[in-house]
Amino acid sequence: MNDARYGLSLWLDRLTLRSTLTEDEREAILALPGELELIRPNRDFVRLGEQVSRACLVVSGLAGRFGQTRNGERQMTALHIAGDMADLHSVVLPKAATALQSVGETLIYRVPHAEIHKLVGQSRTLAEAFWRDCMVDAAVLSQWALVNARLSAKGRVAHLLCEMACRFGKGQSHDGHEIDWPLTQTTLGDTTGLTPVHVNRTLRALREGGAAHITGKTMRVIDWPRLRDIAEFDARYLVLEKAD
Amino acid sequence: MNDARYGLSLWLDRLTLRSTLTEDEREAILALPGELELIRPNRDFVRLGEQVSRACLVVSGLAGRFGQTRNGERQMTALHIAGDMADLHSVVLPKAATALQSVGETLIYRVPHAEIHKLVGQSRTLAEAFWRDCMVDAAVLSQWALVNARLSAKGRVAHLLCEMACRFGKGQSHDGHEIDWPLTQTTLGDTTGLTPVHVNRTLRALREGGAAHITGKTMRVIDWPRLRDIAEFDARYLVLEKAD
DNA sequence: CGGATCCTTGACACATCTCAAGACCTGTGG
DNA sequence: CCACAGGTCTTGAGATGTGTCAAGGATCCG
Repeated sequence: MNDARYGLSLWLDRLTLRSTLTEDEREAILALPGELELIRPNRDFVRLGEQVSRACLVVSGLAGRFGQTRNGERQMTALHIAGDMADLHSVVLPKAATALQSVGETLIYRVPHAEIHKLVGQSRTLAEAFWRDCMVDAAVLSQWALVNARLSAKGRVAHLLCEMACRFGKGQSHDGHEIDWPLTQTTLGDTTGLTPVHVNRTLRALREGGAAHITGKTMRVIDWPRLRDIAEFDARYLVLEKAD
Repeated sequence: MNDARYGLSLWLDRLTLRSTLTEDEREAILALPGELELIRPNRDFVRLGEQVSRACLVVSGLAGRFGQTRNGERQMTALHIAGDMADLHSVVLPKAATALQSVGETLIYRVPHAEIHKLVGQSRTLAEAFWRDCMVDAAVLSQWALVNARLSAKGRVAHLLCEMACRFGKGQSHDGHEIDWPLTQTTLGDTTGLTPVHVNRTLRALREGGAAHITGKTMRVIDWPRLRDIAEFDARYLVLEKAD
């Protein structure tokens, strides 16, 4: 299977996690045309204010959505893993109010808005599935807003670790499980609203408290209940299973 | 004109600001059935985790969407003014991941999801308009995440003043204009992630700096360029005019 | 082997929080 | 009309979590 179709199948999995699609609709998703592009680490590949005409699917790696202050400080407003259509909202709001950067080397697949529009026209179910997926992203952001504004540094970092463990891991128990971790401490800071220096101290505290351990390019949850408690984490906002 | 239809017409104005609708579609919006409910100040009228079956349109007053930490601290993730469908996302995600409270006395109009679903089925343009409006809310939240994480207390408060001035005011020049201000300093703190005490000190600084003045139930922008500068404010994220 | 990037740690500064008390305002019941 | 209660605003003094600045160590890659 080629990379494009593999990426699309990941996205399809994500969509069917939350919406029920017919065979035709699934096929239509998998047949979406587009272009692959390999982005080197820490490159901005969608700029602020740009008029966007294609949506970016993350095939592998990690993409961050961010805003920026006048003096260049960044704040992540989303982290998109493989299978996420990072940019889906640009279909209805093509003027990018927010930019995208790669975190580590990232392979993306750019799908023209026109193609997605075509699907929206053909199937109301798909239209709703796209809308719903965008709203899950918004719910995640809403949770970040809460956590970053109200929890201590330890809570914020722990929360991000919990979230990523849930999104990366496919539902295994978390304890002791190693997962790939492309985030540098600087990126962690951009996400949690902390300085890299303080992220470092906070990670040390989590390590010494026996909650979680980040080494090199992997993250390992040592004590899930403890980490979860520090983060006040409750995975329901991620909507990782279909509602009834 | 009765309150319900008036509220719907405000919402219609909001929608047509960003999407182009036909006469039939406009009429369909204005004909939406529902129930009016007057909410007393500081009441929660949608609770966390609740299974929602009707969306809440704010007819008058102000509604806040918020999340809550374990020890009860609140963080606003949206403030909805008259004409906002505060809850539109609940049509595709009926399990409330976030709660709603009134800020000051608020009149809401509850519209059954089924009715909105019917419109989505009838018109792809409306479906897209709803999706688009939800994405504008998300863009606002994204801006809040940036501001609350990266700006000083003064910047955060100033930013909220700017935003509200733009959303309340219908595009007049801002200087010296008085606008209704139902937000208490506590609510301001819940929104900006500050304690009420520090909000108070920050408002004093803004007043003494000749930027803006809040008295009793009104807010007055004294020096718009200065306020805008303190807040690093750029109204484009609000999408108050149709994109091209 | 050299350079870039990332991580680690320490000492100190400061923005914001916490705690506490009092003033003001508004609606209510006697 | 007054007294009171509850909510809001205001201000002060001191505590603390996180930022800033600075330097050195680790790791990776060409």
